[in-house]
Amino acid sequence: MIAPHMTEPAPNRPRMEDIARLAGVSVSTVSRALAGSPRVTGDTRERIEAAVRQTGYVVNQVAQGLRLQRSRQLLVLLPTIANPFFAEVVQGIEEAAGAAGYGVLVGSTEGDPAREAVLARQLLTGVVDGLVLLTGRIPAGLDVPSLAGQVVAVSETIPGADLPTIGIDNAAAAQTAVDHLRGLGHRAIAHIAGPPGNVLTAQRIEGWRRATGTHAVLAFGDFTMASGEAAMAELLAQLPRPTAVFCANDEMAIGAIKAARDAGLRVPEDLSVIGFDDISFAAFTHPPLTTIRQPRREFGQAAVAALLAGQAPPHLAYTLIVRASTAPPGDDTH
Amino acid sequence: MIAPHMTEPAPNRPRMEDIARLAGVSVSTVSRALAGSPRVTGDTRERIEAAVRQTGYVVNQVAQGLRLQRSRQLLVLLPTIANPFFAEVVQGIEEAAGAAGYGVLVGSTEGDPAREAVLARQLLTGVVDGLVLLTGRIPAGLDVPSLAGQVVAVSETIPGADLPTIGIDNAAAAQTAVDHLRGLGHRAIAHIAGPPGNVLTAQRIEGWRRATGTHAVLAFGDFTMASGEAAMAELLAQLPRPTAVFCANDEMAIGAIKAARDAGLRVPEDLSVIGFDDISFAAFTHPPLTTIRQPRREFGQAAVAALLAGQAPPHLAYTLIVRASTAPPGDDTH
DNA sequence: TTGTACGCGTTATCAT
DNA sequence: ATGATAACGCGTACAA
Repeated sequence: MIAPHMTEPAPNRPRMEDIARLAGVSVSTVSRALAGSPRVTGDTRERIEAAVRQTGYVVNQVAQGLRLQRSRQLLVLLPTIANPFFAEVVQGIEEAAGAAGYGVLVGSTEGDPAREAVLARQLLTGVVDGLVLLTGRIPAGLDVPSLAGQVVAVSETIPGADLPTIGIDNAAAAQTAVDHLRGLGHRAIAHIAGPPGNVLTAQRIEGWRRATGTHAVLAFGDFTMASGEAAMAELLAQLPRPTAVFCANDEMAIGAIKAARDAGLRVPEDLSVIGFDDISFAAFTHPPLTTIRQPRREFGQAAVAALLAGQAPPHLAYTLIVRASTAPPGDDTH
Repeated sequence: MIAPHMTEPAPNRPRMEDIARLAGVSVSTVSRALAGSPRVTGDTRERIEAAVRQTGYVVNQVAQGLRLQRSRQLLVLLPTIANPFFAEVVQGIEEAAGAAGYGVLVGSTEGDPAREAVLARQLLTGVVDGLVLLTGRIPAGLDVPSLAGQVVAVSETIPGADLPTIGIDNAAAAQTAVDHLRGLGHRAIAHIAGPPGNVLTAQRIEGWRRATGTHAVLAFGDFTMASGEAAMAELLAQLPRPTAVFCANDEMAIGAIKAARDAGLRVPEDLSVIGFDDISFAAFTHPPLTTIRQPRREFGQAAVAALLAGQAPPHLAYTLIVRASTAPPGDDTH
């Protein structure tokens, strides 16, 4: 089946000039009327509004953007739309931006630096007024110092970049997670970390080390469920076997639980598992996942505040959410 | 902390005129050189390229868009970025669009018609060249007939709209799911449907009915895990209790499994559960979820093909993925 | 209160 | 091979 398609010339849309002719006024009057200027008479305004309704006219945002040198659009850059962690951050951004009269567009980079650069160019180029980075790094070709106030980082601090950054104290949160396990009596507490080189990875390892000492064992994943499963299998092969594991995000924790079960272990009786983020799926695992909640919606709201008002808050508050995947070691009362 | 922010005037970016002056040529020549025209001498071209590197110049896409009357951007509209189902569709779109030289922006509508309308206006207004609708409805203010070839629907057919549509045969797929349960020996097969009024809901109910007859029981959810949990609790209160349940998506199936377990039932020994979509979490539930896989990446690719070439394929192929959440009724061998 | 004229940054046409 | 000029659609300073 062949149909008309996008590459054909678009039908001619009405311009402001058409409205002006229909209403019997000049384009400047139409422009003023549409902008809500008080300097336009009841009668003239009504004729203009009638013409707009009749034609279905909407202003051309491209021309308007060129003239005003701003678009009232924000662009959110994230590594992958597939990670539910980002969803609620975006919702927070949309709420706050919408309230301030800004639209929100999302760009998924799939970890591809080239795609990042192309999307970031949208900022340089006037398509969007501000950029929210959830990617943990500065897109190539972006000169941050000269873009002060137009870019903000969320969740991950970007090393070496002097950017307003929204997030929690990741090391402290990791320490809180491990302290919860220690409070239950665990001493052999392993860690499934994010990918090496990632800032969050380092911060969460740091907190885990502070709470456990240096003799505990560690495996690296890449924040996916499959990588968590593989890392857990690896840890279980080591002796002495850990009685608890702290995972750097919930998805890896979900993978870890699967690996433990496949190895014949019960969670939490034989192995306690704690995650990080509190994504929506965490409450529906079996057993439900103990985790650290990040205030994702607030992340988004704070990011917009930083962009619009230059207000960068200190660390936001995290919360330990205790569910059923953690218990004292060797606990058979479950 | 107060810092410079977005609402302040942006620093002046270099324009094509600046490059022209630096290279000692006219703007037309710069434009041609940047467009890769063969009509530009080696020496001139080199001076221009040097000036571009030196200044970090990038073309202003807004001005370019105004002049060319196209942006080489696609906009994907989806109900919520929080549903992992959409993620892989977007990835497919990005792949295919990128290969054709188009960028992809995503707009999350949060089910809000006003937000839908605002985002859709981006199309009318020249900010994007094409629109991919994953929302199951036409945004207000969009006159589809006049936009033929610029809009395509994915996953859900939009009733009454003559749009190219990408998706599977949902009724047939639902029937396949239920037939799998019947093949295992189940006869009391309940259904947890999507929200009433939704097209997918109707199509999947239709397939379920075709396979079960009309006497089976039904509960409605809204595609969230919590709604699946509530619906399952509702179904379990009825007599005779179903031995299997077909859920209209994986997230409701995950909720259903939780409700069953909380009611003291074992899955699949006491209750078989089958989902729909095969989101990434489906392989990591306990037990792993039997489901219908939709070729989401192909959805995205096909959507771009429809936009760029006017090619709308017939239904795409779905696959039954058998995991461990389904078994013969009363099966205690697991 | 309303209209005229210019400029936002780019590309295409035409002339050289 | 390169330059001058008009036009894309809109907002606003200025004039009336």
